[in-house]
Amino acid sequence: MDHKDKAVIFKALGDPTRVRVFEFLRSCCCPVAVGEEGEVRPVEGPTVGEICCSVMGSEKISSSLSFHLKELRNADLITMERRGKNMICGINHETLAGLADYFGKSNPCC
Amino acid sequence: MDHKDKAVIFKALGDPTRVRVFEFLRSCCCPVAVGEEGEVRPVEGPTVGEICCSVMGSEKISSSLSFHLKELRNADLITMERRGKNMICGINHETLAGLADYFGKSNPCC
DNA sequence: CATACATTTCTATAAATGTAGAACTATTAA
DNA sequence: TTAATAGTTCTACATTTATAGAAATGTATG
Repeated sequence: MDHKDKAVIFKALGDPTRVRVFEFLRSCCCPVAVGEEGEVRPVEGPTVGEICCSVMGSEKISSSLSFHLKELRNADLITMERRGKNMICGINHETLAGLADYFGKSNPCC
Repeated sequence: MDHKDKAVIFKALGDPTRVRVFEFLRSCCCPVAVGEEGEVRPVEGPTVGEICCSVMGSEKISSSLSFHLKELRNADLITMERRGKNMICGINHETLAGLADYFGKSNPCC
């Protein structure tokens, strides 16, 4: 990953709305649910509409949110896949781990 | 630190030139030197001119580099202090640690 | 098929960003 | 004090970005 790719990721997080979307997704994409049989399964992420309500506080999905989601997806920070009429969003944990490394482990000393 | 402050930090890293400056500083601000008496002391960071040579490959300091350094400093990612005619640059390790946390530990599960 | 629903793409626009060069400031040296 | 060096700030300009609304797309439903 070169400097330009890294810049794309950071630029994607370089907007307050996108930080809020990112943190919202991170907060609700991790927990696992326990089913009736006691089995553990990942909770399905929110739809674009749900993100819109929670983050933008609006019922109506704006083209603006679509734009921000595209930036985040383009940076591989989030995932999106169609489920019927909706798009289900999630966090890309691999990219997150890469960023933790970038600021943590990859720091030669200190 | 609210969403806007975080966005300022990420936006500061959201440019390829600034990523290169940041990584250059990180690579040369951490090592410690061993003095004649065997004492360990931090190596002094590079001047703006030295960053210019290494990162921009130019002898002449550009206003552009000044601008980028201001962005990084504004985000508390780097430090600068005058030493005679020069400005000595360094990395803000606290901010780095905060970012490692942000992507690592603060992630509730997974 | 027609209609509603969820979301994206297109178009226009205002604001922010990055770059270059000139002028300016601070510090040292002659 | 004058000149040189190291950097910053100012000004102008082209590019990019964020937002809003309208039109288009894909999917389910009557």
